[in-house]
Amino acid sequence: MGRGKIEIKRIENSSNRQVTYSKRRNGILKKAKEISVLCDARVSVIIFATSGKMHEFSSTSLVDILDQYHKLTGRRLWDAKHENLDNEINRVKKDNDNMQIELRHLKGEDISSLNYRELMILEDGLENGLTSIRDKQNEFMRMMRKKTQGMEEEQEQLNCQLRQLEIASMNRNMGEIGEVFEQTRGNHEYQMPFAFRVQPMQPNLQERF
Amino acid sequence: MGRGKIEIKRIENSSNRQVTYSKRRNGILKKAKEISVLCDARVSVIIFATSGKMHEFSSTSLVDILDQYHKLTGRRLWDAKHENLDNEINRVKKDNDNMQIELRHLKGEDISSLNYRELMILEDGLENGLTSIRDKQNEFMRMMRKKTQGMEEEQEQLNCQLRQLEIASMNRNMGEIGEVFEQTRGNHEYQMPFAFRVQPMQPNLQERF
DNA sequence: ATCTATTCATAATG
DNA sequence: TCATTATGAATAGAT
Repeated sequence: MGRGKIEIKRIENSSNRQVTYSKRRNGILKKAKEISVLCDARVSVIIFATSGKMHEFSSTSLVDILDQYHKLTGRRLWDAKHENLDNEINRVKKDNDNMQIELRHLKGEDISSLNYRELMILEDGLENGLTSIRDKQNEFMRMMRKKTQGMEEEQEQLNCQLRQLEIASMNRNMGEIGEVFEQTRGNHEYQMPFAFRVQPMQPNLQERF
Repeated sequence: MGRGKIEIKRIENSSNRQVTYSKRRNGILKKAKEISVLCDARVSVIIFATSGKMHEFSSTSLVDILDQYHKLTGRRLWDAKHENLDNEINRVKKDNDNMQIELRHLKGEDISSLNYRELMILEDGLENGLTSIRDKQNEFMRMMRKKTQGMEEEQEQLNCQLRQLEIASMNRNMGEIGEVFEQTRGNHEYQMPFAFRVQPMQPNLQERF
């Protein structure tokens, strides 16, 4: 395609080579762009001239393309660190899968494949778990009961004090019966505490239940 | 270049797209080869079809080209990838930790930090698991009982046959009482089957228990 | 796949 | 390097 056919071999004339290079390079990059759009293909083209200058086209991130290349060919383009990371991921994912299976088994899911012996082991495990948890619950109960008891005692004390106050103030009123005029002099704001609102001593207790 | 001009946008007709893809792909790979020869350029072309199939051309080892790419651009192609892998590892490890905690809780371990509500949820989960597993075990039991029953019937039949054989042979012996001389002539190897060893009909049954 | 009418890329040239 | 142009190559659509 041009004024004459050319043989596909190194162009010896350096300036011709240079010109042809830039023309064809542009051609390839254009075609690469086109195929990626027309056929939504992922394309990566990297070209180095002998001079060392580089031109490239990537339809998507070059990293992604190389990643896909790596997956498909298995050919190693990555360094050792990469492989280590890959291995670690695989290892951790395997752990993950195993735990997931164990969890499902403990929840009674996917147990069709288990034999009787395995079911027994599972059952034992679950029973042990239940025992521990119920022990813990009982401990909670005991604690709560103790606290409630403490609160009741406190309340009892408060009630006692209240009654004593009432008695004291009644006595005072009886004694003041002859001093009515003094009473009118001031102290109107003073009011007899006939009722208390008892506050809980552990205001955050309910958060733990 | 073709029977008509086409607009550079995704070809919607899938079969046309497929055909155009393979034609243009070959075109690009050919051009890449040509420029590498004509202008001795280093070229790498990697193309993925949407199907995932890959085609490539590298004038020299792809690793070398990427190495040169790396030197020239200073862009570390791998760093981004490394970071992605690191992130994935962390994510998976976090999953792992959570599952480990859940497993330990289900086994009744490390439950000191749980509140009463959480303990109740755990308990419910364990009870559900136990229920499922015991259901499964009962199913096994029923299956086993059925098989055992089958075996007992078979054994009963065998016993029946045995008794009949005994009776038959006794009758034969009674009839032969007047032919003692004939008896001595031969048949010494014949022995009365007084005992059978009964083989289990499902020899692999015990493996499942 | 193969064919062919067209469009496109580009070698040669200025 | 840029523009022009003749020519061969690539390819879109049809078979």
